[in-house]
Amino acid sequence: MKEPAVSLEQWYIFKIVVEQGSFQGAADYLIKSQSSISYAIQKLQDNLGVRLFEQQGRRAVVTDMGKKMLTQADELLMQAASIEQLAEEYSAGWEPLLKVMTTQLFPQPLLTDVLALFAQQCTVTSIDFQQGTLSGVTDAATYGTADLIISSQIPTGFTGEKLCLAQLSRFVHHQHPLALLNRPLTLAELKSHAQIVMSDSSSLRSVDAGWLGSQQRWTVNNFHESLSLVKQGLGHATLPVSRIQDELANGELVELIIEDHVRLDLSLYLVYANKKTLGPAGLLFAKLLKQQAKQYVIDG
Amino acid sequence: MKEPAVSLEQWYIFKIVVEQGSFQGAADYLIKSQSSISYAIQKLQDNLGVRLFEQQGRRAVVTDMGKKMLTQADELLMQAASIEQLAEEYSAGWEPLLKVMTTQLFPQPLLTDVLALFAQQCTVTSIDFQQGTLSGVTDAATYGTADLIISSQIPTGFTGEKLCLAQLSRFVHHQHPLALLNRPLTLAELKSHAQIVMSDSSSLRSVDAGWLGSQQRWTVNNFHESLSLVKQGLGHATLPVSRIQDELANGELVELIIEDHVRLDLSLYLVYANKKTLGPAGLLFAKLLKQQAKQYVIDG
DNA sequence: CTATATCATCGACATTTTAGATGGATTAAC
DNA sequence: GTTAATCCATCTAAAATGTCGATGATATAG
Repeated sequence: MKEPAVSLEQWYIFKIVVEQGSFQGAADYLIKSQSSISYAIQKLQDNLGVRLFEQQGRRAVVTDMGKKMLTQADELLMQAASIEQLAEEYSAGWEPLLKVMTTQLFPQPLLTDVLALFAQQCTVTSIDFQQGTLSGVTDAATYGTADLIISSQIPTGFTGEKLCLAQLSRFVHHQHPLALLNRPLTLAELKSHAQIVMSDSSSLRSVDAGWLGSQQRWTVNNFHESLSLVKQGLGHATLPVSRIQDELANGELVELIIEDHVRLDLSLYLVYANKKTLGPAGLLFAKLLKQQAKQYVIDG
Repeated sequence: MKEPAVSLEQWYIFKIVVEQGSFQGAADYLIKSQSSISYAIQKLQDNLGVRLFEQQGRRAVVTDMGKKMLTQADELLMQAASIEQLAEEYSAGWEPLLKVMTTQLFPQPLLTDVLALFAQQCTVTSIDFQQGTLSGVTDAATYGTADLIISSQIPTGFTGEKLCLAQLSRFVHHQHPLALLNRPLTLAELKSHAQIVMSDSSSLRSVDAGWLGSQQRWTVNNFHESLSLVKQGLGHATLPVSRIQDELANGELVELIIEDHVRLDLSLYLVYANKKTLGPAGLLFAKLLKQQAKQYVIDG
């Protein structure tokens, strides 16, 4: 791409001249001398090699070409204004990018609600959204790869606020042998069937939550894989209740009731990687998160 | 909209600096001194109130904000280039607007074919396309409201080239009494039924082609109205065969055969309002028109 | 016909941009 | 570890560019 021959200011003056209907009018509007306008338009036409105005009597009137170019120029100016607007918001402290990391336990609908609300109130900040399991999430805090972290544990040295509960329970496909028994089970019965386990996303540590020591074990590294295997009837898995509402409703999956066990309530915390340097977008996101999470607990 | 604070040149230099990876590199690329680049970026940042580069060691690296603004700036520069491209084509003689007027007898598919081909070869010229009847069309030539005219007659003093034939015939709804007779008719029989006539679009003259002097007469001013009335069984009308192919195929309309009469072949001519001042877009359009019309006659 | 308005053009002046030189800081080479 | 090279900021003088006010030509309104 080569350097533009015509400046934004020239387009701007052109626009004003057309709007005001005369060079003199534009000069008054722009608080410049008429000769300046004349000079600018002259140069604009020279640069373009196109006549934009025609002398009709004592006034200058835009040509057909001028009209067409004006509509284009208008768009150009709008876009220029929009970049400067963007800069203004950055300048006011809004960060260009907010990195958010969550556990896969985090209820999806809550997240989409927050994102929708956020988008309404902040258009300049992109959100880099990542999901990880267990220690991968907490590492994000320590290594600064995220600004906000939603995790079931607060890494040492960080402050966190309780957000909501993630209910976990064990599920199988409705045609799985364990489901067909149709009665409360013992842990021993569970162990005799394959278990699907979400492995840790962090390469540093290795914590596999909920591991029972079943005979057969399938390990996956994200929620969707886990769900997919359970749906194929390959085993039982511990899954967040909030994320399989649909499958429970249509009967595809069934919850396993285990003697003397209830659903596991895991608290999810909002952790700030660095609360002091968090910009307005981060604060807004955190505010919305807390606000919606509260509502969410009541609903679900 | 207020005047842009940042010039295109500043955005351009910004882009080149990022591309080249250094101020010095940009200076070499742009054949300017390094201090000029430094000055330009300095001013850009001042105008925006945003830091675009961060000093890392001895190099300057773009900030997150800088990256985001760069993508916007890129679009801006593209758009600026596109306007200048437009100007270049105008400058090479391509007209911004081509006014074409045609008879309503003109076959629609031929027109759309030509428009499609035209759009491929010329993006800068808009086409102002109008349809009129009879004298309205020829008036367009004399009064200069059109550059190209497609008409069944060549106005005196103008040159025209034969384009194609428009076949006219009489049609009625398939349940119309005249259709139910199912045999060749006489003109007298036609006269005893209502006729739908296309009136003249010109206010100056009044020529109603094909008027038989039927007892009842419906007058409309465009083809679509006429067709609509015929479809409602309100009478018979003279219509261009090429534009009611669908209705004939599905049996909705039927052609009236009249003793000793055949379909009326009307020649359509391409008339130049002013062949000397016609620009390349006009010539291209005319060329495509003639080329496609030739093909069309063979097909239909 | 006269007064007024519009735009082009010209020379003087003001502002902005540029180049070249210098210096500080960092990295690469030896 | 010393030296050389690279990079960017800053300064000043010169060049380029934009601005102003005046003047003139032409067209419109009264």
